[in-house]
Amino acid sequence: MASKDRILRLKEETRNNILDAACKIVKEEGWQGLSLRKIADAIEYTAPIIYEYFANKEAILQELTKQGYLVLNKDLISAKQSKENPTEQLEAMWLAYWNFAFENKEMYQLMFGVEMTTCHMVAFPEVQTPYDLFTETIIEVMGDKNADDDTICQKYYTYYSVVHGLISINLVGNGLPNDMNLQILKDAIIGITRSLN
Amino acid sequence: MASKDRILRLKEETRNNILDAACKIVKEEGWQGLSLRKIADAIEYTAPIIYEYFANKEAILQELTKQGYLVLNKDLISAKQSKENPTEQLEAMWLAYWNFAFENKEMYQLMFGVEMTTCHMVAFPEVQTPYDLFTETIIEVMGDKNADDDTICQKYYTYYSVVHGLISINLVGNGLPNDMNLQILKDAIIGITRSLN
DNA sequence: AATATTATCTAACAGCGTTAAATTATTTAT
DNA sequence: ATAAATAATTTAACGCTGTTAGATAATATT
Repeated sequence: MASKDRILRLKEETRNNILDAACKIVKEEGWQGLSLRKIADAIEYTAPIIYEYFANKEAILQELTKQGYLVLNKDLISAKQSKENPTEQLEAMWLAYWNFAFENKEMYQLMFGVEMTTCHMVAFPEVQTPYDLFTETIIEVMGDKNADDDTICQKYYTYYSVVHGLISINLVGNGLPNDMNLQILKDAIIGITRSLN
Repeated sequence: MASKDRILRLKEETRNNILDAACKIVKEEGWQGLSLRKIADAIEYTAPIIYEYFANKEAILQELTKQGYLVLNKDLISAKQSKENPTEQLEAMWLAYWNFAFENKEMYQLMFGVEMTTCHMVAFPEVQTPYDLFTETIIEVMGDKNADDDTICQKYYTYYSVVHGLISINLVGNGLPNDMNLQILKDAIIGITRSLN
């Protein structure tokens, strides 16, 4: 029966409404301001109805985290595709990572534990993707040098540390002047990239 | 009267008991597990008594943050004093910073907003000290080259980003293998230091 | 139209930070 | 030493949180 489908569609819609409402509240009031009752209010239901769609609050955060990774991974892929040269690809990807963080500050906080508790329950596959994309490109930059996995991994975390660190510093405090940020970011990336060859 | 002093001493002791109890609870259950009622329980009082010693919970966190900075600053100073050469001093200081983070994980989280909301209310002077200590040493490493403040600041944040980033990554997730951590850390520090001359 | 199923809500629980008022303990003054 | 004043501490409550169970309303099935 088609009515089944319609109902399923409605349920799916409500589920999305919950996630959207959560996003909106967080953007307006931060993670501290998010509560199930506020979400319920926004979607014009009472709080317990949320448990028909999510096991608990944590499950909502997990779903939002997943969505965050989907956007980030998309951004990283299109950044890579925007360049030909692997070195330029790598730089573009880290810049895309940087931009994602500031265009989606709250998401970034949730995904990476900046001023906010992450939900590292069941790690879903999307979490692995940035690592795969970056290390893949790092290998390309290094060329035919048959570097072992440990070296690749180490190089990745060197990039990751400085980029994530700089992002965190900006998200937590008042932030640095914008030009200084970009200078540090690009200098660091160039420096690490140089160490790849 | 001497009894006044005794009472003042007792009040001071209770204040410290509150802070100590908070530390103990956090070490055992994490920041999520900390509550005023648990603190009160630990010091064998009821919850409202805490408001005789602190304006609110945030004030307790602020005091703990301050204490954290006092320890960190002491560590940084004694690290600097342990070496003669400015370059070695700088390396020893960042290593001390690193060690502080892992010997006082919860404190570090509170002070720098890793998986935990910081209390950046009224910035107290101790927060500035690490910056002063590091930049001072950076200037010494750079020698007579009359570098402007912006350059010094930028170099500091380059160090800071990679060290804080790597610490954050370790505190949030499962953490990297220990030898890889130290290799990344030391390589990064050496790399940035080389860029100073 | 009566029954079964689903959707939704109301009410409640235990915990949280916080406040005001009542109570107990201690100090001061007579 | 007793009464009054002050200080220390507790009890009770408020509004908030996530969450659960049970009652009610709406819909679907027979």
